[in-house]
Amino acid sequence: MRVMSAADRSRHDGGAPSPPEELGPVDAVVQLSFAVQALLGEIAAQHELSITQLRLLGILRDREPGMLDLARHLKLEKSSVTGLIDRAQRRGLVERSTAPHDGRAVRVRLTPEGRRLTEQITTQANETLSGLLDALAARDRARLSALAGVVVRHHAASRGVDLATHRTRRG
Amino acid sequence: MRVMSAADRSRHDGGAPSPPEELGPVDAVVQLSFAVQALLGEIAAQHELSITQLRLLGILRDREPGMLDLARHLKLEKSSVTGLIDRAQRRGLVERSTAPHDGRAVRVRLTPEGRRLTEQITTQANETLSGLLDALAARDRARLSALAGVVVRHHAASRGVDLATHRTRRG
DNA sequence: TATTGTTATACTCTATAACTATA
DNA sequence: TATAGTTATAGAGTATAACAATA
Repeated sequence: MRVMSAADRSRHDGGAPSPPEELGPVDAVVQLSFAVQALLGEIAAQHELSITQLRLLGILRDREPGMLDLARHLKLEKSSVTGLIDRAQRRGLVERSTAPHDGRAVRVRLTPEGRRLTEQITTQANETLSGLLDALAARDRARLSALAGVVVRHHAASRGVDLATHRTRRG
Repeated sequence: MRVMSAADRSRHDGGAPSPPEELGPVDAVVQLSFAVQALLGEIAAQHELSITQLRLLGILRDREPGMLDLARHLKLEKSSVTGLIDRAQRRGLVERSTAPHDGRAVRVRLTPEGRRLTEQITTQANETLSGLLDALAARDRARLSALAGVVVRHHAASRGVDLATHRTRRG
């Protein structure tokens, strides 16, 4: 893997990272993940957002979750979500509304401005990441995606048992 | 992609994320990158490190860079690196030494303790991520890695022109 | 003057613990 | 009592701007 990799050991001057030449099975995937995250981070930064805020917008695209729902999705403490929503709200991207039949609960949703930004970023991210995959011929791109999909689904299935529970009935 | 994905639109209750079922070409790769990052983040957290600290250790494994070198590697401002090294040093993982022929410069290197931790985490990360890829048969795993490697190398080559410059002579 | 690094300052992000309000 | 959420507090991580020391 890139972080802890045996590759990329060029010189001792601490110079710039060198283009890796041969990667172990794990390394390549890890490096790819860093490349993807870096690109997403750049896109987010262009809009003065963090990757967490990006994920938040993605979640809110078709949901109006409560704070605890968001904490589950984002794997954050609820108090962290409070701050996250505070800042997004201050920027006019989301709003809190009180839930219908529960005086304690809150619902979070995109504002029109938040929705515009979300759509814009979605488009931009798809373009940028398609560009990344342009290194491959169409057939290989499809293979990569298919294999990545298998890994992701397998991972979700093995981790998401409790999550799947929610889904089992009328999923 | 997962962050901004059209997949994962289950219900409106903001429930747990559902295992994605069909992914666009980009989505699968993005989701895989989030899965990898999450696993790395968990490993880092077990040792009370951030992913940035993990990357730092990886860089120091076979280098003794200066602060500006580290800033370039990590794509951080030099002042951010000062803080990063301060904290790592406070924990006994790295040490600063003065460079031989330049009174301004500093060299950062792992302490013995830092090196032990680095090796331990390297092993652990390789095991964990191998586990992730165990969803695939050996042949498919090799295919995934090869394709990921192509994308990564292509990306490094297209971005790393200035970096490669350092490398061109006596690389 | 240019380069290397640190300091001062401010903000985001995150967690833990204690709290409020409602159920 | 239990649940949904916020507040208080603290620390990591990051950036910008100003600074010190050396080249």
